[in-house]
This record gives sequence, C-alpha cells and structure tokens, in this order.
Amino acid sequence: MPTPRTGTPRYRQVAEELRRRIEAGAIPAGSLLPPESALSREFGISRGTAREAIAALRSEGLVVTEHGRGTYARPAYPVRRLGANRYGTNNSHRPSDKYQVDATINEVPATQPLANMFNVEPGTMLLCRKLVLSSHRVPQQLSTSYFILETVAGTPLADPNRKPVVDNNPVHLRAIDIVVTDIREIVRARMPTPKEVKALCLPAGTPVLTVTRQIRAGNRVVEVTNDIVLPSDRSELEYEIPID
Amino acid sequence: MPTPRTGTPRYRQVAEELRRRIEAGAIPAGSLLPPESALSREFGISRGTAREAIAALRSEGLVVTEHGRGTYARPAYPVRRLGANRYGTNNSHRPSDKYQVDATINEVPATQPLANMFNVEPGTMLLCRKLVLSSHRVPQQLSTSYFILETVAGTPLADPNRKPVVDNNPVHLRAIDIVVTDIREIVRARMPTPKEVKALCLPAGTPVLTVTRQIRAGNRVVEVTNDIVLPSDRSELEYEIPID
DNA sequence: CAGTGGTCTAGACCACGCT
DNA sequence: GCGTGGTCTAGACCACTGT
Repeated sequence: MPTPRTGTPRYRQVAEELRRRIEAGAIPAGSLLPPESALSREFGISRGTAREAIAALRSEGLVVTEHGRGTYARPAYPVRRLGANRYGTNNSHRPSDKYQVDATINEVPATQPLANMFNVEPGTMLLCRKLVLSSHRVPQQLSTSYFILETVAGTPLADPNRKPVVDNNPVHLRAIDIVVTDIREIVRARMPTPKEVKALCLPAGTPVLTVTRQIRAGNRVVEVTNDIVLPSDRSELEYEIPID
Repeated sequence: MPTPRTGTPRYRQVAEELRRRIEAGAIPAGSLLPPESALSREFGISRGTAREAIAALRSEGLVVTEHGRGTYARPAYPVRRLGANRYGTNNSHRPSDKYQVDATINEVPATQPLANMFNVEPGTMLLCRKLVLSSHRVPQQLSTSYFILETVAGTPLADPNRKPVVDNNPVHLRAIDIVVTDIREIVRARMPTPKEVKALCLPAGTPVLTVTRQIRAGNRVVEVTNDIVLPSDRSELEYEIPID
C-alpha cells in the first residue's frame, strides 16, 4: 500500500502544490514544469497520477502541454479587444490592414431559426459568408453571417473575390444604401468543438466566446451572424451602455 | 497486440462514436450513457481508455458525470439572459423577487489597479460588496463591487442588513442622488477556479463568463465591479448597440 | 448488496522535438 | 539517441448511489 488514502486524492494535492509554485513565481509564466517522470519521483506517485495532476491544471487553463517538449506555465497572450466603438463610422483603428481574411460565400435557403431571426419565411434565399480572420498567421476569429440574398445580390458584399472586407459592418452596408440603426449582440461562452480547436489553434482547456449578432436598419433585419467564435485566451469584448 | 494503432487514437474514435449517438438522438439529452464497463466490452478497450473517451466529451461540455450514478448526455439548462435593458429605470422584470441574495460588505483601501479604474489615489477607502445571487437554490452569479466609501457611507448601499438589493444598478444610485450616465463592460471567458466550481455548482468542463464593469456619472467613476462571474451553461449576455 | 464512477499502480510501446 | 508527452493495458481498491 504505497499510498495512504486520505481525504483528498493524491493527484489533486500534487496539482495544488504545482499551482502554488506557479502563483508564487517559483515556476514563472512561460517556463517548463518538471517532467512527468520527475513529478513521479518527487511525489512518490505513478506516472499516470502525475499526468492526472497536470490534466487538472490544464483544464483550468493554467498550463499548456506540448508533445515532446513539456508542460509550460501558461504565458499571458496579447489580448485583442473588440472595442465598444467597433461599429463606428470613423473607426480609426479599422483592422483591414492588420488582419488577413479568408472568406467563402455561398447561397442557402433560410432554415426555420434563421427565418425567425430575419422575420422572413423559411426557404427565402440567403447569402452566407464564412470568414476566418487571422493576425500574425494566428487565427483570431471565425464567423458565419447571413444576408437576405435579394438585398445584397450584385453588390460588392456578394462578390467572392472581394477579399479585403474584414467584417460586414455598418460601413459596408451603407455603401449599398442600407443605413444601419442598431445592432443586437448576445454573448455566450462554451468549450470549443474539436474543429474549432484546430481552426483557432486553441490550447486544451481554452473556452471560446461566441457572439450572435443581428444588424438592423429600422425594422428590417439586414444581417444575422450566427456565431462569431473567439478564442477566450486572446479576446475580450467591450460594450458601452448609455443610460437614458 | 489487441489494439491496432491506426492514426487516430482509440479513445478519440470511441468519443466520436458516442458524440454521434448523442447528436443523432440515440442517447437523448438527460439520459445515461453506457457505463464504462459496457464501453470497455463493446469497443474491446480497457476501462482506462473508456474513461478517457468520456473525459474528452466532458471537456467539451457534452456530458456530465455523477459519481455512483453514471454519465449523462448533458441536458439543456434553462438559460438566464442578462438583457440589454438590465440597467433601465423601468425594468419590468426586475429580478429582486425571483432571486435570493447573499451579501457581505467590508471596507478596504484601494489597490493600484482599482485606484486606476476609479481615478483616485491608491489607499483611498472603498466599500467592497461581495454578492452571491441564487435562483431555485442554485447559485447563478458571483460578483465583487467597489464604491468610493465617502460617496456611499451612511447610505442604504453601505448597510449590510439591506438584503433585498439584488444589484448595485443605476436605480439604487439614483436613490442616493447619483445620476448614472453610462456603463462600460468588458466581457471575457475562462475556466473557473476550483472555488468557483464549488460556489456555482459547475459541472466539470463548464467555462465561466466574466464581466468587468465601470459605472460612471459624468466624469466620475462611481462603481467598479471587478468580475461578475456567470456560469456559461446557464447564462448569456445581451447588448444593444445604437449606431450614430 | 450490486453497480456505478474515482483513484492508483506498474508496466509497455508510440510519436514528437531536440541535439 | 534521448527525453519528453501520448496512448493503452490489466488489475486493484475506494466511494457513492441505488435496491
């Protein structure tokens, strides 16, 4: 019986000890934790148990593991803030020049939930724009937007070759004579799907922020974005709420 | 050699198969997955590998495990939406009556980051309000708010026995002659700490949404809420953005 | 009590990153 | 090649939920 079974499991105790070392700075952000073999020796546990301890820290987002190299105390990523003024007309730091965009466009009939959000009948043809937005060769954002096909057909928004469009924001819509009056966003968080992990280069245990967006011009809904997906380790969303 | 090592690991294959069953409805939301022993037999893997498959699904938030009972396809929780009008004066669905509040109040000197957010000198005395907001005996929200002590001393906001205050919103401030002009919120997501897991009854693998909030009256910052913590499986945030 | 998941061991071989 | 983490096995005992 090499392990006295006290109340809290061994792997948790080890995880807590490692957490203390990280938070105390004994293991600085960006540096390597001891390898599993060393933990196994130091704490007198099997390698499997050492792995469980590290898995616990990983699921808290405190460390990231790289195959063949080791486990690092998680370095702080530079954060991209989606500012409250991101839809303004004189947005001085428009991202067009700093970001690379990969867009695919196609036409689809409206499903029931989409039809509801647009206030149209199911089956109405929509333009679907899928975007991948990258910065420094690291993907920063996925999004899928829909427009009523009739209102954008033949405009630059429907042109698959018009790469430099970063986001379908009010400025682009105004260019085709649609005056946006307000935008409604719903923010949620969840764990990513395996596909999103890959597409956004997410370290294990990193949640994503999702934004569902309605862009309205008066009573008309002109765009529905059914999930902008943002990596939570490098993104934050800012809102300004005016009080009547 | 009981296991041919093809490209994708065995536990991932099993996880994907289980995911298909859940998404196809073969394992309806809320019902039990096969026990580890059954998976072990069915797929010809060891119990440890079956556990890894389930852990993968758990980390995606697709299933929840209860000790001694089994692993369930995750039921959809009722979602609490923090609406765009949550700071309005004529907020018809004020939550006061539907929620229970547990508040602790104390006085602390401003740390450097707090002082920055208030535009005051470090050391200025602040009133600190920690809230736990519950509904149906399930915690729904944690928050820590700060006020400049001088501006709220002696007012109901500083009274620890004034339980029914659900949130320090503009209505309460107006009652003490502070007219809020705007609110700034920053939304992030991350994995919860073990304490938050406990306090919010979070199933493993559930991220939290956090909101950092500044409430301003003209140029003055009257309240800083340094992280409202919301369980992402039961919360969403709504914003309305007016376009100039 | 039986059946479930939770923890842990001791060992094996594979895949990756280095030097 | 060596050291790292990644996958997997077979077995053990514990802890919790049911009957």
